[in-house]
Amino acid sequence: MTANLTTKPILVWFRQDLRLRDHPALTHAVQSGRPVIAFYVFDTDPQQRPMGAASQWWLNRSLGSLSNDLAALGASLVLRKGQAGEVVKALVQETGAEAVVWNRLYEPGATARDTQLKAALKDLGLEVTSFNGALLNEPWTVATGSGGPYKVFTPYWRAARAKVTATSALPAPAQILSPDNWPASDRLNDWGLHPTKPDWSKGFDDWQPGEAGAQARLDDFLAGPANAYAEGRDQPGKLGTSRLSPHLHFGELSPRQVWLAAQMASHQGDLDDSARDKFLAEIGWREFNHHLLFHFPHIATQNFKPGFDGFGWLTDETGLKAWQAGLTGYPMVDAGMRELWATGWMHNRVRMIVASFLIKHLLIHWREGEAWFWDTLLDADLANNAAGWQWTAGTGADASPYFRIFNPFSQGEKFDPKGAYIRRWIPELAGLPDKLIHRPWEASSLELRAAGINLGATYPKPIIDHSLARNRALEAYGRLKTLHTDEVP
DNA sequence: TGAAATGTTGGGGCG
DNA sequence: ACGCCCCAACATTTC
Repeated sequence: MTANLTTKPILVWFRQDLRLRDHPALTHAVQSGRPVIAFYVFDTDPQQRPMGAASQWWLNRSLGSLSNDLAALGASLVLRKGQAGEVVKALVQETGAEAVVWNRLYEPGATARDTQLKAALKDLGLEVTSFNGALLNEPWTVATGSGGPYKVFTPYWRAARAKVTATSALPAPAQILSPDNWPASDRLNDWGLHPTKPDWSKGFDDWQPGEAGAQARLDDFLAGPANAYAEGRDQPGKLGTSRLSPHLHFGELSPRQVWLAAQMASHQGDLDDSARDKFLAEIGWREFNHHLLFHFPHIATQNFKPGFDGFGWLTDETGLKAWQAGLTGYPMVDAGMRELWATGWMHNRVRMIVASFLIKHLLIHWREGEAWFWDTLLDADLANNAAGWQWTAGTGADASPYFRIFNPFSQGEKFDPKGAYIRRWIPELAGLPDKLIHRPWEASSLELRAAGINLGATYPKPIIDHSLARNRALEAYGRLKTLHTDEVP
């Protein structure tokens, strides 16, 4: 379908909303009756944090998928690379567009850029409208009784979930009016987002980026693992979680769609109410993290609690490398780090364990862990990543108390009692019996030999003794507490 | 969404 | 039958 020559186009800027369904900006554009030009900008603005390598892999596939879905409606996805604000202005010039729409982001760099851009475009006489496509509740719509932002999850979520009123999601457009002329587009392959030399993404094949893959995963989850979510979600050896995080980060699915699908499943009797609520609480954590990042933008890089600024984090390049490589000698930690490297994802229970280990056993700054996750996670998300790390470090809002130090082998025994997760990711330990697989250093030389293990050679000895590390962390955090209270009159 | 140390209780072995 | 000890199991406190 082509447009009336006299109608000027409307630009739809796709960002972290790579879908056609429940896309308020796209729906608005289609309903405006104008020809629609959809575009994506690979941002090279030095002010913005560059996307990590794993995320770029996902982006590549997701853009391909979105592009195909648009093509099926006779539309295109225009691809551009450059400083996002400048690219948008250039596209307005080239196309003679009279309107621009997008769905909002909540990260400090993005909000600043969008605010400026919106003002600049309005000055040029354009109609610019932004929408909520990424959250159940936008950060400024949820406030405590005294009017401030929440800093504790439980009361936040109690208030926020009561405000969710969605009863339906927007359908994908049935048709999209095209402009007479399409602006030039880069070729996706020329962006070089897929890794080569070497291609380390072979283990990513279980993922299906794009809207169809996101929908399929949601449906499969609600029909299966969701029903045993309370127990299943904590067992990394099983597929007990939704694994929707990368789909949600890239907006191939909206949290509203997830919310509605879960409600629907429980209304139809396919999903227990308590399982539903436990699952939706995880969507709640995502909401809470975005709420925090919006109201306290410094948490992306700085301690939420400034009292921790004087903490004596260690510089331990060797420890950091061992952690990254999955060679700490603690099977649960190493399995998690290897799962991350191989698949671009890590089970949530294990994320807490590896984070606790880096911060509290090795006393390495949470920022180092945050940066590694940013580069290697397919679901890397500024709000979730920073808030998650600060939660573990105890520096965040509603954070884990300083004395909560995970014991990697007792966590393993509790949540992976059969060692399924360890055997999958650390095959060199597979021959150990269940009761030793989380603590190979306690195996006798006979047991090690029977399992084909040469501790210190085929698998490392623990890089630090657990009990020693625990006491060292308690002492370090305790010192900080003393220091801190001394400052208070 | 913790772990470890310390305290308490009660059953059973034993003189 | 009784008191004593041991210790597992559970509860509470502390970090």
